[in-house]
Amino acid sequence: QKLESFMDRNGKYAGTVGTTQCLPFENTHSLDPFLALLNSRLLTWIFKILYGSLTLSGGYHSIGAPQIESIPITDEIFTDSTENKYSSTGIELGSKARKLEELKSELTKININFMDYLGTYREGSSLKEISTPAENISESILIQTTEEKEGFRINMATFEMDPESLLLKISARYKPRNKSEFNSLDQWGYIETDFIPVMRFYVGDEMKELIKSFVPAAINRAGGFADFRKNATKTISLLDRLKQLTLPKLGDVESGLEKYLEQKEKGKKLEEKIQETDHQIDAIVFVLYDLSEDEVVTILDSLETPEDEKSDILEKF
DNA sequence: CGTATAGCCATCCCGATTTA
DNA sequence: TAAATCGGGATGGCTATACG
Repeated sequence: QKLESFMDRNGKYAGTVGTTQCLPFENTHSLDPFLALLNSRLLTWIFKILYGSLTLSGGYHSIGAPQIESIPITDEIFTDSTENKYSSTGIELGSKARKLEELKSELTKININFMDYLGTYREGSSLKEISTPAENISESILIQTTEEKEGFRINMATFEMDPESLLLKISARYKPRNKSEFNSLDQWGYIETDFIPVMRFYVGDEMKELIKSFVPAAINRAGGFADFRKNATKTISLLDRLKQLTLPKLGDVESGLEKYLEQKEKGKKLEEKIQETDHQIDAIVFVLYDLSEDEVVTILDSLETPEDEKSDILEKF
């Protein structure tokens, strides 16, 4: 309906982009405002409605001139008197698009692969030696083996912090025997568990940071790295595997860890700025196209926008 | 669209280690 | 002591994704 309303108001779409005959611009004009528009959530959604697809990968869709031309471009990004100039909103969109490009290019320069910061080191303590078992771990499925769970393996680690201790939680994967009971099997027939508390560490701050960085990296690498494998066997449970995971000696990796955390923090801040700018653009575009809050919510839901991002965009709207 | 590639999984092999 | 299990590498299939 909204798409039709754009057409009704003007007899056709307010403007289109994509070919020289449609663009009232000299080549010297910046196309940044269009970059902002085309990457906005609203136009992504319109593309979805027009062409029934959000993904260009896989080889079945591509954007060519005909598709670009069919996307409605509001004339609000131009000044009233002449179409050859951007309005102040148009200029604002353009500068935000440029900023976004710069932030993204900065982000690609940051290496946040912890392995690259480790260097060579001597082995330190195993997780078993420095942890206490989480509550009820003996009743959790993590003590099971491939006798009970086919293809049983560790999937991912996450952490919870409180003032004294660090809690390690693990999610696992396995192939359920009774597949019909589960509706969310992946392409290999695996089901994923929730995060289950495994062990608690009462150690110094630096050690906590090492554990938080090293354990996920080790789980990612696996294959015998750090005396760790992620698959259970008929006699070795996932808990046994984790107990054996061996950390580096803190002293040997201290400076690498510090550099890594620095870069990670830098990356996090960049990502926040990127998201902030992205959401600002989205909000401006929604206003430009004269959408109501209800319509914005509908569109964001249709694009499966995460709740926190949704509320941030609405706040800016 | 066709092609290249990364990531994940399964399977096989064979020596080493553990279990019955 | 024989059988079972494990470790660790190699190979290969499959899907999703990147790219032109």
